[in-house]
Amino acid sequence: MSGGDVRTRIAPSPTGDPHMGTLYAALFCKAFAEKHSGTFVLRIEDTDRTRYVPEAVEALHDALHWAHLDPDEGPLAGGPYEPYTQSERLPTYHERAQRLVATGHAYPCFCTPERLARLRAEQEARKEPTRYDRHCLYLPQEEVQQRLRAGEPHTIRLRVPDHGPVTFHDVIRGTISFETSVLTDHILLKSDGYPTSHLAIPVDDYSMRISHVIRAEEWLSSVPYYVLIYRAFAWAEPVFAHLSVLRNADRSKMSKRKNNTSVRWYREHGFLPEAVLNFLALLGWSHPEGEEIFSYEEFRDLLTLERIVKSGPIFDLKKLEWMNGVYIRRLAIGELAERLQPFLSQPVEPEMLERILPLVQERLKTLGEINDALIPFLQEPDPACLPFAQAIKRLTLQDIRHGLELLYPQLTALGAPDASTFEGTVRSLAAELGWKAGDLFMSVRVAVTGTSASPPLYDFCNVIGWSRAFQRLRSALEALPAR
RNA sequence: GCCCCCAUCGUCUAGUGGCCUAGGACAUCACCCUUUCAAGGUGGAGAUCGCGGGUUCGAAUCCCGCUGGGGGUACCA
Repeated sequence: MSGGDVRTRIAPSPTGDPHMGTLYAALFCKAFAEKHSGTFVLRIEDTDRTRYVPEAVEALHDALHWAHLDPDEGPLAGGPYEPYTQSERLPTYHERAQRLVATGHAYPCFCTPERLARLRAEQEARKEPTRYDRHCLYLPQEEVQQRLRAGEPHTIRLRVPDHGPVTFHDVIRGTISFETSVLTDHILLKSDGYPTSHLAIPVDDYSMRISHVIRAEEWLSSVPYYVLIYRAFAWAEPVFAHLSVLRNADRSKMSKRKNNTSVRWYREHGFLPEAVLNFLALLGWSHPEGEEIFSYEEFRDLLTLERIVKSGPIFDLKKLEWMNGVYIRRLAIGELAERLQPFLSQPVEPEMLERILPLVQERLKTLGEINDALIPFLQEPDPACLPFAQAIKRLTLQDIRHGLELLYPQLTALGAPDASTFEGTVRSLAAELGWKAGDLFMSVRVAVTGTSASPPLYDFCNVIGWSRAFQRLRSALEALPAR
């Protein structure tokens, strides 16, 4: 295949928050186009007036930009096949629809939605396939012309051939065939003048010279209709590649009710776009060397349609979290600090932040977790509610106070101790008291950090400053009951 | 109901006729490291390769049937 001619696209509908499935398709489309020095196109399918949400277009651009999946051509980027928004392409669809009518591949239909609903209900009741009964195909020509002239509301329907299979090839799934007898005369042009996707998709894909239609499997059963239209116009068909759909834990199609489907959710919780992309890539494709952590560039270079998986993967948030942690740990401190900025619920001195981050970096699964991680560093713990009892089961609160009372003067005498002196002091006092060293360390930890799970104690004190640490120790032990 | 797609550990997958008494990762468990948590290291458990028939000297891998799951079935995309 000649490389420069590859053109892929995503064609989302602006109906709400950008969906992870859209990002998933965008990733494969963009990577595939880029690999072949081709072009990745964004086209907005806003032909359903009832579901249209104006802000959704901007949200979509934001989501793609966040993920570094900006389209090469699209409503914002422009391009040689403008416009890229379907509502602005109406004349094209009308012209194409008229042409299909003129060549006998389509026909006007005057049936009301009510009649169609009734028809469908009857067919369902009889457990028959729900298909249009072609009532308007058999109308006398004179009547059709007259009703058209009278301006009667109507749609344009595809005239599916009476016999024979519609066969096409999908790179991922092989040869797929539908009998025309199970197809229906789908509406191509709605009575409001807008096209349905059955018309708009093949017309636009052809007009925009899309070479590879890479998108989710949920579209597979519409392909025969596109193929029929391609053939009616004698257009060369694009290569089809249907990705499996992302699933919920119960294996149903990934949905809002059962999952976080919105790209925004992941962004706002502090998932790194590179981790999200890596994860999505791994869901639909496998690395030839079995690698799991790889960059977008590596994915793009290694991507072949043949290695795309056929079965529908369950979206496993746990694995994404793990992967996100891997990416966070790989960040240089300076960059981590920068990436954390939008997530900070309170301002932190840059210098302080850079001292804290080495201690919390490996404990973060998402950037959003930073605020909880910061609390021990920035906020004085409340001496009245320190978890001594839960953290140290072997000792009474009175014992703990006693131990800390003895430790306090020894520690303060040291000023700002070095690591081994600090450790030695705590250990020898623990030995004197007949305690396990860990219990004394834990007592100090709870007193100074306010929690039983913290970064390494010595480093922690160093970061917050020893005098502050000693103050916390003092307040904590004074709040403990004396013997 | 009808049509299409899919089917390997709980989850994501490797595997394209013999290298598979099925490999890796997440999750899980144990141990190691260790003053806690995390990270890291080691090890364990976990899949009669959905079931049944073929083809073949030999099948997770090829064929057929079944079952299961998913998607579609709109004047939605």
